[in-house]
Amino acid sequence: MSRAVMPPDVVVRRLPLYARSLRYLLHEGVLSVSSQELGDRINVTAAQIRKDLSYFGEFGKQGIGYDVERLLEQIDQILGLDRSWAVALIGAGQLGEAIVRYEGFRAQGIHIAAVFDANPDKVGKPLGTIVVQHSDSIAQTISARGIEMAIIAVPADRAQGVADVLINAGVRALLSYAPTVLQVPAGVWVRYIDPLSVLHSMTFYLARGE
Amino acid sequence: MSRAVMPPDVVVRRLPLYARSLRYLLHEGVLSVSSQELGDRINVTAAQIRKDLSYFGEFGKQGIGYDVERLLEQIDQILGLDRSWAVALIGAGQLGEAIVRYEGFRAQGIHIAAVFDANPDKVGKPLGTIVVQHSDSIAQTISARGIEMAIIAVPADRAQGVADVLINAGVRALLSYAPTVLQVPAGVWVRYIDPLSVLHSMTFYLARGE
DNA sequence: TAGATTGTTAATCGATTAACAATC
DNA sequence: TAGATTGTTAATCGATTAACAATC
Repeated sequence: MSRAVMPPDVVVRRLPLYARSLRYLLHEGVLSVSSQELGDRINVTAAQIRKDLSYFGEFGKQGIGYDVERLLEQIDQILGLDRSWAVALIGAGQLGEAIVRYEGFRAQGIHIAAVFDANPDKVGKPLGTIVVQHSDSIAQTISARGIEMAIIAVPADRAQGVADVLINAGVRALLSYAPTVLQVPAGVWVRYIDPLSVLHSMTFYLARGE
Repeated sequence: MSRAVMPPDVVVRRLPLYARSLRYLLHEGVLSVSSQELGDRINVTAAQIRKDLSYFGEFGKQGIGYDVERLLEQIDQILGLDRSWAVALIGAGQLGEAIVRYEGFRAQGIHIAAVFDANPDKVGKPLGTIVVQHSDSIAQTISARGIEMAIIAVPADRAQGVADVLINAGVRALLSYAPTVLQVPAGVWVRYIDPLSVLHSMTFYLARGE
């Protein structure tokens, strides 16, 4: 369990799923869980869970399994969720509004700290509990407040420009809802939410009767 | 290029990205593109694009590249996007509303054909251009209209129940926004939109300074 | 023709799974 | 103690990349 080895990204992406499932188990009052039981819940093999966790340390007990509360705490800590991260939202349209109001985002380690839009009609008005600022002030606000994460919810043709400004201001992780691939320098993380592509990859199978 | 070999799912998932990039190229008036040029746009290697396409046939010309319009047509056809797919949306809350109104969904091969909600206050009222039906009528409507795809936008604790009803009524592809892993029988496709997990997998890197 | 780029094969790389000694 | 389950190693599987003959 040499903690020096950087875990593959595919492993890091699974950790939040483990954490979520453990959170449900905790709510259900389950105290202990085996890799097999946890795997059954989220359709992952027991071996994979144990292997994944082994990148970060030893968390279980032979013959017993894992203490739900303790493992959850450990994973949250590994993911950096023992603190809260300020996230900027760019785009206060229909989508941005849904994101702000979506309660899920108010949970675990994430909070939307600033909202920006280029439309003067939106600027100065509250979206949920946050007053929308003009996009011209992105750089200044992000820098001043040391915000490191941002959600991009602007049209595709504006996404790259917004990303450039954000990165320049110090943002190091982007979640983009815009249907375009962003070019970013090394050291900046980008992930996409792309429901249309996901649907399109399923029509493939339906079109040929599975 | 034996078309008999089923392409890996990871390849199928990339096809929509190729199609989208080609669509942008088409709008830009670009007539021909090489695997290298296409790859540069979407951060994929040229070899991967050529290999991916080879699962489905031969679409390029040596020394030249690919005809943008023709390749786009071919990929759309492979993905089953030469027709339009009726999709049911379950959940007419904040999220469901954003999904209905999101113009992206009105494009390429997908249209939302029915919306359901369990809240009597929402039933009978229009969401965008569609009148919300009660969740009790999911099975009947889906069966009667032969709908094969559905988007789940209900709270986590209702998602599995909704999935069960949908699958029973003949749905074979689910896109779920609910933060829970669904159990489905073989032959049913499920994909997830999970922005919170995505953010959580990036805090991992930020927390340790990349 | 010379230059460019495909489609495909083989080599490499990486991720998943199986197996089992250690041990609770 | 006997049974269960971990953490880890080795084997397997699958995906990506490199290389190049074919050919436009």
